Amino acid sequence: MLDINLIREKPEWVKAQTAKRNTTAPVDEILADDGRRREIILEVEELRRQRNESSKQIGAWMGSLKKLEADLKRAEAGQYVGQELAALQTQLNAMQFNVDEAKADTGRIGDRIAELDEELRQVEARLRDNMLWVPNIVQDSVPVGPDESANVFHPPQGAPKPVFDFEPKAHWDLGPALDIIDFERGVKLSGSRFYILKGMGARLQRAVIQFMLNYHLEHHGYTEIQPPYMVRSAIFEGAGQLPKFFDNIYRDAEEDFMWLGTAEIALTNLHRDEILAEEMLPLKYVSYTPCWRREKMSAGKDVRGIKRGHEFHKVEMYQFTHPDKSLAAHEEMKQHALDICDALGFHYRLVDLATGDVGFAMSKTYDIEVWAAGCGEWLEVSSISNATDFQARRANVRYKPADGGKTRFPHTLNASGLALPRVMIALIENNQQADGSVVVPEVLRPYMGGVDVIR
RNA sequence: GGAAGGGUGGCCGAAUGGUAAGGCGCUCGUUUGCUAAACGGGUUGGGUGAAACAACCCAUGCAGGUUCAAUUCCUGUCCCUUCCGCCA
Repeated sequence: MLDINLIREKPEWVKAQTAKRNTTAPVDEILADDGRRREIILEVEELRRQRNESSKQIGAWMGSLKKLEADLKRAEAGQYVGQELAALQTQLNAMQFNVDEAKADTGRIGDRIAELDEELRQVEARLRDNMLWVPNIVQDSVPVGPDESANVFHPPQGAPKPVFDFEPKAHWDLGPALDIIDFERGVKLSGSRFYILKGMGARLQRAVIQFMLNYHLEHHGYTEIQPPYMVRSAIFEGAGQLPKFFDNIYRDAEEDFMWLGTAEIALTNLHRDEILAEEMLPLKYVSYTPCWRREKMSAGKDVRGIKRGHEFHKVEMYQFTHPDKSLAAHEEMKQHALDICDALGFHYRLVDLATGDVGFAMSKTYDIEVWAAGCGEWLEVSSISNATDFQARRANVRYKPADGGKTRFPHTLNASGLALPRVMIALIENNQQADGSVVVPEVLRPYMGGVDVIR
């Protein structure tokens, strides 16, 4: 969610920024509702003030009234003469009248407040709803273009492109042949887009997970988090996944649980509704989780092999940073992901996503694609994004500046580090030998009990 | 799954319908050979407003309701604790 002040102060600029994403946002509606909202608040607060005052007065009168009643009772018991009794009765009547009048008046104020509150509720609901449709502002360094066709591809880097003196096979042939991927039994258990990793295949994936986690912990200074894999729907809202991606989320039919589509959802909300001390920043988390996605938007796409499943595994990096530090942190996280690619010996390329392709909540995104020699594709293994304060505002994560100023929103960044199925594809396809065996990269062997070749 | 109790500031904790005590911690000041102590002040978040300071409004887990007025009464809901049952 954007800062409403930005829209108030620079509506035309926000519209222009949104247009760069090849989309539109209801800026004018927001301005109108925001203005009306402030009018109502002004009036309703004045009315509340009046009601508070008047209620206080009634309270005081009620006290006097009780005292008068007590006096009257004693008088009736014969302790006062008739004249005094009458005077008391008059006083009491007057007081009662005052109270009744004030109650009626104040009641009318209450009715008016209720009316205005109702309108305020409507205006604010509409305002919030519209605000949710305004995407984050993209950074100036993001290449401008309507869609992914404008993405900027950098020259390949990393290890040289693997070359073979035989025809390299795709993982969907190599895997079953080595008996490390079993597509048929995966489908038997769970249907299409499911597979089984078996034997050295299972161990290889476990090795990669361990390796990546340890690398981020030991070399990049992250703290490991094992979050719940099923969370409440409010957590998805906080991460900006709802309502937009409702159809893509697996959820429990009876209880309010949803299964993570990425660890980012849990990590964004880790400090939900908290006020952090500035000294705590940056917070750097790394998390290994399964990820579940219905893949409704990609029905019929990438159905072959293990590239795109309903369930996959991923190591995810996440940072909460000081707003002034997020640009540097973004570059740093990109390097953290690249370090893994280098360690695993990948041939890869960096992609600067164009304004039309950068995710709704993000201000800038890099993709890393690794070359898979068998299927002959560049596979997206990581997406590295700076959400600036967009997600923090939505999840209500704030920090208190050390100088004691007003609370501010930190910036949040996320990066895959990396996505397992595509890493597995690249490892299997790029390291294959003529006999169909697969060489295990050096760095993974300690996690494989020393095994150097899967055959 | 059943039963009971509970959720109030950074922490503890009072307030049974009258407009959120008190203490601890933290912080500033005064006093003071130093420290300590004492005394005094300050000490949440959001909003409206605004040059700034005020001022005002909202917030007692959350959402509604009753009332002139709700921490207090009512309804729903979330969470925590204890006991019973079941269970890897």
